[in-house]
Amino acid sequence: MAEALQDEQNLNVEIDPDFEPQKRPRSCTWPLPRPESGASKPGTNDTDVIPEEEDDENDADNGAASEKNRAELGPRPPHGASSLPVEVRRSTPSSSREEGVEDGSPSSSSIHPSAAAAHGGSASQQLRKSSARRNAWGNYSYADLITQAIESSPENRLTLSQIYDWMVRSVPYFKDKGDSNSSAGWKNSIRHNLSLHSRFVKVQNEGTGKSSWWMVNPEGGKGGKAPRRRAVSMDNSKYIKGARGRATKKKASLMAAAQDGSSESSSSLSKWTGSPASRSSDELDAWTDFRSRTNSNASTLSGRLSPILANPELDEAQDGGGGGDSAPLSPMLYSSPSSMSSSTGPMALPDLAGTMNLNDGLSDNLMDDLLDNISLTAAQQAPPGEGGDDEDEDEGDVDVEEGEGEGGGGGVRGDGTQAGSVFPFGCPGAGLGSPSASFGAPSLFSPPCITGLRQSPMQTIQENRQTTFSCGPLFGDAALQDLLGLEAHGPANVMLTQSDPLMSQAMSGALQNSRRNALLLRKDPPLSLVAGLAPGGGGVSVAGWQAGLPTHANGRPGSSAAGPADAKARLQRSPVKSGSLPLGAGGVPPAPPHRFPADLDLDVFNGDLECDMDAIIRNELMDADCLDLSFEPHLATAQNTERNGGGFSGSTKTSPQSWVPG
DNA sequence: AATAAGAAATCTTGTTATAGG
DNA sequence: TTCCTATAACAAGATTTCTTA
Repeated sequence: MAEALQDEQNLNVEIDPDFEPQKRPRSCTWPLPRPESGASKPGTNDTDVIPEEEDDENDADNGAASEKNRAELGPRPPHGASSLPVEVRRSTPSSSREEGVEDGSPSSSSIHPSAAAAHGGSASQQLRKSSARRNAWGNYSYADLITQAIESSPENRLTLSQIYDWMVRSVPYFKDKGDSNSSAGWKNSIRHNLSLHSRFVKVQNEGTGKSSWWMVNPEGGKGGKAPRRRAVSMDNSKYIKGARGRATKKKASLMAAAQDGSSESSSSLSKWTGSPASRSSDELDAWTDFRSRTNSNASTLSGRLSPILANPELDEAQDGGGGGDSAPLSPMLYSSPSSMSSSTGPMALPDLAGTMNLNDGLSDNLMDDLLDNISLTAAQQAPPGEGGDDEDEDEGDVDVEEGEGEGGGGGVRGDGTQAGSVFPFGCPGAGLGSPSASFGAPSLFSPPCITGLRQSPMQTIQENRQTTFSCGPLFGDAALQDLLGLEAHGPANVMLTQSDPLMSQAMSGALQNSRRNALLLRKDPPLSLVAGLAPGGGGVSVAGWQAGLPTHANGRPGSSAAGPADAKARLQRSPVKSGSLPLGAGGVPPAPPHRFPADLDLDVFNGDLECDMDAIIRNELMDADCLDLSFEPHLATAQNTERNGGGFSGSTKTSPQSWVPG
């Protein structure tokens, strides 16, 4: 314990200026994603690090210590820095802490404003400040730690295993408890907290067939614990599960078939892509069910996210073929990060799960982007699109985790740019072969349904979807996307769409925290775009698209990588695009949701289109003067910086730093 | 002996419930 | 009373391993 306490102290706790100490204790600024750490992502991160310090607010000592720690932290070496910086703010007043963060504890709420907000700001949350309880590791509660872990990730989402890793890495107390023997207890508690607290949203990440992503529910968490969402999760899980099983199993088969199956995949994709509406009633039902369930809880969020869900299938496809195939399995949940591509696919999927999936599809970056976008959106509503940057980052992250598995997807990502920019789309496409299908783009189209979904409370997750949805509606956007570069766009789009409500929420939290610098950069551009374009909701979506575009433009001029998929998409779309572009300018793109088909068709494409894509994009972009590409520079900058920086990590890392109010 | 398919065992993930501070 | 932690149990899926044909 003593150690733990020390550790806690170690954690840096800072008080955010932003927050009102009193109200919110805000306890912590979590370490945002620390760049280095890359940590952010567990896997990736190395980061991590933990914070060894924890601080307790209460304890004066601690406080002092904490401050010291911070100071130290800064300097701290690698992880030290890392250490997750959890900066907790000590809110003095009891009031402050949102959740239970006890003072020291970083309750989630405390963590960031955003987080807090997310959590619910729980003001109610109780900030408990007092030193009351500290846990062996410090004042932070499990929920707080989890929140930190999640927020520390660039993407703001982590898988369970990643959370475990983070704990081990970042929290001294758990460092030596990582072994299976000793970890059972606290891991169980972690799981318990994730499931129990509304503050945490589970996003399916089927792509890999692996565990779901866990995100902080911007809205949710309010009170710390919120009732749980179980139902939701459960439901989702079901769907998801099914997907998983399928995915994995199918993978092989699919893989094999995949190549052939590309067509299939497309078909499957088409399903998903199809807006919910397009989907079978069953699917729809599922959605609804999820929603309803989700709504109940944070977990619901998951539903939201799902938009992106990775489709297991997609994932599989990706995985398998990476390129090849995509045999679409069924549902497209968002594919895992890698899947980004899948994400595209997922897009289509309306699945509730989709909500969940979103993350995946989005990939970490996406998520971040989304968040950013959202925030932007929220502010403006017009969603700025950004996507690119974050995406990149995200992907990076994603890659970390899943990257390998994805393989094919990885390929996509490998581009980095792609991944980054588009994520889902690009990647998928690229990866999968049929990624095009993946394109969530299609999904984008589906919007209508989506929209409805979004509205659901859990939006967080929805964000992803929204993207999807919004996109759908956006179609125009789609066109834009096409123009831009589907790939990147796709994601971007997603992001954008997502931004909506959820986004806003998330944004607040996420933005503040995570995105940080990079995001900032990105955001600006998008915003501008948005402003220009945005016509209402569509506008937003548009913005998103635009954002996406820029990304492409910036990121990839040639983004050949994305190329294949994109190219395909573009090719198909291009026609549309041309039309769409105007729309974009005009504001609402007439895009018929139905375009999906086209998108779907994309699958058919094989990857030659790339060249065309670029050209098209360029041309279109040019045409689309309306859009402010201006952002590009920004984006470019951001992206470049990030990328150059070593990719995501670089960006992410930096951002965190910037973040640190320090 | 090599391969594939199926079953079993095990692990992981996620949810729920209960007890206690 | 509320929130949290801790622990246990259960369910389901995923993965690995073993067995069999």
